[in-house]
Amino acid sequence: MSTERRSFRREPEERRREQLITAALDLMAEGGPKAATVRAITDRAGITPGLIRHYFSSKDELIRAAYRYSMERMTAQGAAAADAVAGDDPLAALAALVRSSLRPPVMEGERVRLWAGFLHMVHREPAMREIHEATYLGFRDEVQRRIARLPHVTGPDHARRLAIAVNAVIDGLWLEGGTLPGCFAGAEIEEIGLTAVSAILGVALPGSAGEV
Amino acid sequence: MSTERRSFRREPEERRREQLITAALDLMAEGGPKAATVRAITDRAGITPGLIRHYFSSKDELIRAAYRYSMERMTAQGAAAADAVAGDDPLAALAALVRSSLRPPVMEGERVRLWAGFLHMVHREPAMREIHEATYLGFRDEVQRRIARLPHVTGPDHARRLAIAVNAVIDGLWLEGGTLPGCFAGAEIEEIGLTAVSAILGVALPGSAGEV
DNA sequence: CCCTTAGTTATACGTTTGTATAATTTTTCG
DNA sequence: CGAAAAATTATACAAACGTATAACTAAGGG
Repeated sequence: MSTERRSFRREPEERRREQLITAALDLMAEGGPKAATVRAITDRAGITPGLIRHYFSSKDELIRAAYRYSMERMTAQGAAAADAVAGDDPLAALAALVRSSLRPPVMEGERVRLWAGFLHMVHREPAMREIHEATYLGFRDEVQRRIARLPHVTGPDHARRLAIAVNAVIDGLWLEGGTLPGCFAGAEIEEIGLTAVSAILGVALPGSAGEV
Repeated sequence: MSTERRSFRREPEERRREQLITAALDLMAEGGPKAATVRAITDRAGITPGLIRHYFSSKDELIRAAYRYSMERMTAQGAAAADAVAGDDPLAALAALVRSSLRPPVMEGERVRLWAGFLHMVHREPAMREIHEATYLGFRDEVQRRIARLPHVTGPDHARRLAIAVNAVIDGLWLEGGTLPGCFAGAEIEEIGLTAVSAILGVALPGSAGEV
């Protein structure tokens, strides 16, 4: 009983690479780094294990590409949220940034766990570390740029420290909201985020309560 | 050339379990979950691989015990920092809590990465999830209890939302300070933390700048 | 001092992992 | 339409993984 070879279709290189990357990211988000084995990845991508090394020189290189891909996607989504605000009111833009960071699809358990799963590789491999720092600093710079335009901010150093604090609240709420979804009601985290950022900046962001 | 058996000493059960647990935690902190193999753990603990199953029914159970151990240790350290404050001034206690959370040994890259490495297991296994939630809520409740004693806080719900925000700033700064140690100068993170918490609470914590 | 008990080592086993390579099929081009 | 080229499958392999078990050795009580 000679088992038949499975039929296949040739695909452009870029498409295959993306299939492999998204398969790896999905698996890592669902089951952690250990779930993203070569066989599981190629299974989900609809190909056979041997093909992985036709598009990436090793599994590690695929994982690196996947990390780069996921970070670029996240950055693009964040930037889009802020740019979507009509006009150039810095308060409205900051509020939009806070809101979009603290609700799906950004604030999601799988997203947080995916990020956490990469942390060790990020620390070890310089290439991934650079991506990590650039992404963090990129987001923070965007926050800082809008903060610098607020009337009562005294200078670049002041704006920088405000941005660090604002970024921290967002990150902390993102973390807690993502990992403990049952502990918060509805849009509670968004409201708390807006109110806390308002307090830190000493301004009233649209949508925040008068008091924290 | 018959190789000699290595000599050994019998040790009490508790000691062996602790050796295995700390070895596992060290390895996970340094190289991630994937570095904590049975052989690496027993090597570092100074014993041979077969012995691991004499003290734990499986490797997974050892990892669970290690997670419980690390969380209990962290909670105890945090509580000690706040209790060490003389008198019962809630502002001084909150400031001490913020400070101790934002400097070593709590704010350290290895600590953050260890925590991140556990995240997936925490999500999957109910027993670990309970520990995670209890630890988070335990810390937050302690923060909330001190906040509730501030004169201008209106009620339990107000205190709760303030505690969530304060906890988020601390977590966010802990994360960023731990993973990007080169991006911040000296005690900068501590100062930013104190000033941000002061702004959120609408009080002046000792050690914070007048403005954020 | 020997003998029992249990802690410890040594060895082995089946599985899974990442990778390498040969065989085969699809696509393309003359 | 046939042949060359390239993508894809199938198979194999060494290494490492968690685990099971047998052999040994340290410790304690008679």
